Amino acid sequence: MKKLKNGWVEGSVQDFLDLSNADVEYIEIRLTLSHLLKERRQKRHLTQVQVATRLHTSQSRVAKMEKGDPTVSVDLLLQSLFRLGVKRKELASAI
Amino acid sequence: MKKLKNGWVEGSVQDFLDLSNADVEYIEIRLTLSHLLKERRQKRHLTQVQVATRLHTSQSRVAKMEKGDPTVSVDLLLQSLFRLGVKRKELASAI
DNA sequence: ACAGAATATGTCGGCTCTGACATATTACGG
DNA sequence: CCGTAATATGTCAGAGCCGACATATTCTGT
Repeated sequence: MKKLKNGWVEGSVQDFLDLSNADVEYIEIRLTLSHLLKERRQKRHLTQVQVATRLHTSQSRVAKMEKGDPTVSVDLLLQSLFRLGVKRKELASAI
Repeated sequence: MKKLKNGWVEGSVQDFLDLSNADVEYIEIRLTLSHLLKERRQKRHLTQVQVATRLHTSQSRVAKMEKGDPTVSVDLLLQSLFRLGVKRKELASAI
């Protein structure tokens, strides 16, 4: 929040852009995790039902996770990925 | 979920361990993000109140974010980090 | 030692996410 | 084609997260 000489506060515009960008980045990361989950499942030749059982959840929620449905949190995605054996390194390189 | 010859299903123990590990990894990543947030704020010489204003939230929630309080979601942490200008690369290297 | 600033902790009503279930749509072997 | 497995979509009650506020604790300069 640096100040400028002309009285404007740098960042009023910049922050606006940052906010938009922030939202975009957040959504992108959600989708990245979603795709990683789907990819992981398919590589292992598992059905959504099988994964759902492993994760103690339902097939419909797995479908929503893989689709990046807005009712799915990053928390759920991360926990699911870890439970499917994804490691932090893989996560980092996917991000 | 590979099968073994002796009838045991490999993974009953392995999965148990994986679940524990998954939980640990999930918690660790939460803490990593928490610390990143705090670090970011301090490097910029901002108070929690100032950050709270920027994020359109309250000081108490910022405090909880930085402490890794269990009522704080990874979603909120990520959105906050992005709004404070953290980029995906930085995130990736922090993870 | 004190005052004020900064940070931490507790609580709560409202809103969001969750697993579960029902049902619809799509994919695929025969 | 047709049956069936796989995936997708809609809905809901309960659980968990949210911002906000009050209050407590810790930190800092004097």
